[in-house]
Amino acid sequence: MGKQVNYAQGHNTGDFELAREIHFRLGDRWTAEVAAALGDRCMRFKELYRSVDGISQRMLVVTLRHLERDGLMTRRIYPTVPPRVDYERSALGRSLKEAIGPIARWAATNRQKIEESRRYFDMNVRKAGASPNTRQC
Amino acid sequence: MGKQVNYAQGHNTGDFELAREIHFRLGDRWTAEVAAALGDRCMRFKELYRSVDGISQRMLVVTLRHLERDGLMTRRIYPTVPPRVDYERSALGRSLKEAIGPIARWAATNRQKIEESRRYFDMNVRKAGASPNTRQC
DNA sequence: CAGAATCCTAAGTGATACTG
DNA sequence: CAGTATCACTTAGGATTCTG
Repeated sequence: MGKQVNYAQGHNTGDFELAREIHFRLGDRWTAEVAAALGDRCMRFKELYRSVDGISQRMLVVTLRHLERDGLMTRRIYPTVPPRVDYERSALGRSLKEAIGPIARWAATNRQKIEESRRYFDMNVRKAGASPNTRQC
Repeated sequence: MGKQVNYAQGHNTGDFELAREIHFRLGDRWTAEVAAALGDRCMRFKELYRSVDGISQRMLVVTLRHLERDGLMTRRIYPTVPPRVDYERSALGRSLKEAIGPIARWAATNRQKIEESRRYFDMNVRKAGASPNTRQC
C-alpha cells in the first residue's frame, strides 16, 4: 500500500471522510467478523478461533491486537500453565457496535440491489457507455 | 491476499458481519473519500480529481468503477470531443450516505480516545501483559 | 493454550507514459 | 478530457513450523 496519507485541508469534508479519517479498520478482512464473534461475553482465544470461520491463527492474533490497541476490547492474561487469555469487549467497543447498526442494516437491506447492479455491470461491461444521453446535468 | 472467502453457516452472525458480508468497499483506501467528494451534485472527472487530495488518476478511475458497479453512482458519457463524463450519486448512494452518519459521528467523537489508546498501547507494548488479574470472568 | 516466527503469494496502490 | 497500459513496490493475509 502507499505510504503518504495526506489527510489535510477542509474541502470535501463529509460523513464519509470522517469515518475514514479515524482509520478504525472495519475495512480490513477480519476486524468486523472478529468483533462480531466476540459478542457480549468474554471469550478465550481458542473459542474465538473456532467461532470465526475461515480465519487463520495468525490473522486472529493480528486482528485482536488491533482491536486491543484501539481500545475496543480488553485482553486479560492469567499466568497459569497452560496459559489462559480472556478477551472482552470494552465500553468503547460496545458503543461502536451501536454505531454500526444503521450501516449494517443498510447493507442487509440493499445487498440484493448491489449484487444485481454488479451482475448487470459485469454482463454489459459498459460496452456502449450507458445510454448516450444528450441532456447534461 | 487470500483466495477462499468462506462465508457460510449461521453462527457468529451479527451486525458487524452483515456489514462485511456485502463487501461494499468503504474499507479500501479511496472509496469513502471519493464518495464524499462526489457530494450531492454531479461532477466531471477532472473536477473529482482535483477534489480528492492525493489520489492518482488511476485510483480515481478504479474507485469510480467500483462505485458504479455497485450502483452507488451513475456515469454518463457524452460522445463529444473532447469527451465529457458526468458522475452523479444514485439513490442508493444517497441512502448509503444516510446510513454512514452514525458511524461517522462515532468516529468523530471517539477519535481522541482511540488515538490515546493507541499511544498507550504503543508505549507500554504490553510488556507485562497488563495487570495480572486473578479474577476470571 | 495461546501465541511468535518465517516464508510466500497476490491484491492494492503509485508513478509514468501513452491515446481516442 | 478522460481515460488505458505497464511496471514496480508495499502490504494483507495464508500456510506452516516452533515455543513458553
